[in-house]
Amino acid sequence: MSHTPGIRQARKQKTRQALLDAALELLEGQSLSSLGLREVTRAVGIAPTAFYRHFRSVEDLGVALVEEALGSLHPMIRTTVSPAGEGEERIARAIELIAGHVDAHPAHVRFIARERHGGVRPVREAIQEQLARFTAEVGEALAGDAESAGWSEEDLLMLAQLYVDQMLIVASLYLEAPASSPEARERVSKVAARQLRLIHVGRRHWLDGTGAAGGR
Amino acid sequence: MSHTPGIRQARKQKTRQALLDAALELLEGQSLSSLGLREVTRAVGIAPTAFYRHFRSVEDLGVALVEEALGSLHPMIRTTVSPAGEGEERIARAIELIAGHVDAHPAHVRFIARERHGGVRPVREAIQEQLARFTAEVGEALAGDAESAGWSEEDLLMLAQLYVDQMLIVASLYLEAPASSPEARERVSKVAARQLRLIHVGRRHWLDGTGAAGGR
DNA sequence: CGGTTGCGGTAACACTTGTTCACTGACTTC
DNA sequence: GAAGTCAGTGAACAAGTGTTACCGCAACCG
Repeated sequence: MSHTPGIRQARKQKTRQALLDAALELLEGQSLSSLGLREVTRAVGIAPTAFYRHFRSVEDLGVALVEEALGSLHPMIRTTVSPAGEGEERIARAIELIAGHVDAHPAHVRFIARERHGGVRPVREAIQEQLARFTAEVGEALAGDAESAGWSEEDLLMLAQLYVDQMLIVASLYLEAPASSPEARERVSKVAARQLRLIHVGRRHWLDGTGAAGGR
Repeated sequence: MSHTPGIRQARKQKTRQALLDAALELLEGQSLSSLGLREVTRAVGIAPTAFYRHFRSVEDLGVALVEEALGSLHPMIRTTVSPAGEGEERIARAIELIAGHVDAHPAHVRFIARERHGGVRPVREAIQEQLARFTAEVGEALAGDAESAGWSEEDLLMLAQLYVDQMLIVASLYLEAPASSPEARERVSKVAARQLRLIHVGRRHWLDGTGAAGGR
């Protein structure tokens, strides 16, 4: 009926999203710690003071950006790391996934890579928290894998951490590769595949000297 | 021959160094792209305009900082990676080296980790260049290693890259570990050692399936 | 319908910023 | 010892910054 609890909140969400988008674009050429509140509102086309209706500060906006960039990635991870398959094939799939994600959301990836060690504490911590969740999830996924039989919890987590860090490295390599040059991207893919393969080989022989005769 | 060795140039170098030191300290809490020229001169205690006698801009100072932080590290790498020894021992030595370096120059390490993907292009490129030199050097060191017999140039470089990236990851982990808590540092050391060990295992079995019977 | 909520706008505040210019005065050179 | 170099000064500039208080007006609720 006449009850429309939506139209107002919808407008608010819209300009909030506009702020996030504008900030993300501005952040392609600078770090968050130098991004100005006025700069963002100017890009959106609203008054500086309207900013406070959505975020307490630029830091706050940064934390929201972290959520936007990384929050929706968890299911993606689970559904890609979990399914079994021949090692080589899983590697190719993971790399393809990363490349596709960087292509689809380059600004988000750049933002994360930049602010992971950046100058704004709350943002840094938000990223670390999300990455910690990733490693935990990857660790769980690895635990349910046949090749992880006999692995200690500790070792599984260190391997997961290795994988997560490697993901980020590969993603930022794709960022640096000029988007126009397919051969540069191909080079990145090749090196990344080899590195993952080497890690995989290490994983297969990890328990070799511990008395446990490696299965099959 | 010149008459005076240069009490004047010495003074200049001194304030130049003071500028670098002050900037580095200020950069512990923010990124380079938000560091102001006046902020630095204020910290040193000189007039803002005097800054231009030493650097064209803050970017320029940043590039100089990269040189200061990474330039002197090349010999250190060579003398630590090259000498042979049992795998486990080399790993321990490498980790100890990194931990010691982070302890001795935390601000430098933080600066590099932060600006590696930071918002200032010339600085980013200067860092990438130095890191590329590192990988090349590590690659050469690896080439002269008995365990690298039969390895292609390409594979050696990808392994070197893996090691260099791992170094940086470990360094930044030490940074994040509270300096006051030895058990946190110990945890970092343990995980780092395991990761390097896993990479090492992968390295030993890298050529297993290629027909070359990797025997000693 | 009348009253309240709340997004966005305007004006102003007290600073801070990079850069210029002409200058001083200790060191350097002839 | 005179002449010149040049690190550092001080004032002034045109912008830029975050933040406050207040207003208007459309959307909401009873």
